[in-house]
Amino acid sequence: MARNCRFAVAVHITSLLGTMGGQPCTSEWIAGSVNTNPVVVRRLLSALAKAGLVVSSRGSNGGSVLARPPERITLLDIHRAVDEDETPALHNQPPNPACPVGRNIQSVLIRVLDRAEAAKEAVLATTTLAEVVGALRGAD
Amino acid sequence: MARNCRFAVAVHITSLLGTMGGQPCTSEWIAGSVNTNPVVVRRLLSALAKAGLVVSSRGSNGGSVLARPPERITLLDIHRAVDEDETPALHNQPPNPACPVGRNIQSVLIRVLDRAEAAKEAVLATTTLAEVVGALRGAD
DNA sequence: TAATAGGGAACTATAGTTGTTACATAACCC
DNA sequence: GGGTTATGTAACAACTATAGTTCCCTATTA
Repeated sequence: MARNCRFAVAVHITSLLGTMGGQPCTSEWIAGSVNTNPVVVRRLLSALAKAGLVVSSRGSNGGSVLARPPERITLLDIHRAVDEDETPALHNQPPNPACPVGRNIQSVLIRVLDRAEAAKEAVLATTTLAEVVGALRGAD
Repeated sequence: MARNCRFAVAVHITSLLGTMGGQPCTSEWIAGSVNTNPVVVRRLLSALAKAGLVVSSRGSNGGSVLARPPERITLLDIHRAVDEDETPALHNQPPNPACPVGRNIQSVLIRVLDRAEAAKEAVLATTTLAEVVGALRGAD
């Protein structure tokens, strides 16, 4: 399968918007930088718009801009916008309820996996889009 | 796709071994608790054995046991044993190198994603298999 | 009114994962 | 030694999440 790269592409897209300083970008232009299809970009822009991170407008001179300054957008905001419904990866088939381990393993796992995911999200929350844009500018 | 549940099943398997106190368990018996095929269990046992977490033996009276006490096995050990080659989820197609953002976004993303993954692993490292087994015993 | 750009449905291609069968190999017991 | 039991692993099928693509509709602006 193609791996889930929505978060990576969404950070790419919002970084582009962040570097353009309010100038609307079309999905076709963004797709040229991401190296993918404009519809893929629009799908992610749609999710970002639902989360209130970007605003899109149609017609000529249309395109997308950030809904607020990049200092006030964290990578966690972006992650939640495009991978909102991720649940902990448990068994595909329910374990055997007649076994003491099978009966309880999932609730124990959920507790640990939720803590692990929270730690990951805490890191993403400490990085703003402005910092990413700054790092991109400093990289050349 | 069927979701990756290797970690969940591997914790299930090692928890079973941990509750059996050194008594060898067959892949068929384990599969009955996990509710899957014995070959799926053997595949994971093979990965756990390569990581030095379990020891398997063939023949009658054969089966698998933990290679060391559950107090000295962390969930991070198990995670690395069965999901060893996970890399950060970046773009499937390389971004446009002619664009300043496309040229540098991946190296910036890798830095952040590696930090986020390290935070997640730190949580898994703080939980031992013995604690999981204890929680399972206390759950009924 | 024509041109431009997003919104989104519908479909295909790809690939990771599990589940399954089959068979070889090793260990144990009689 | 021969039969039994269990692992090791290759090979294959089924499933499904994801990306990529085509197509058409709608909204906006010149």
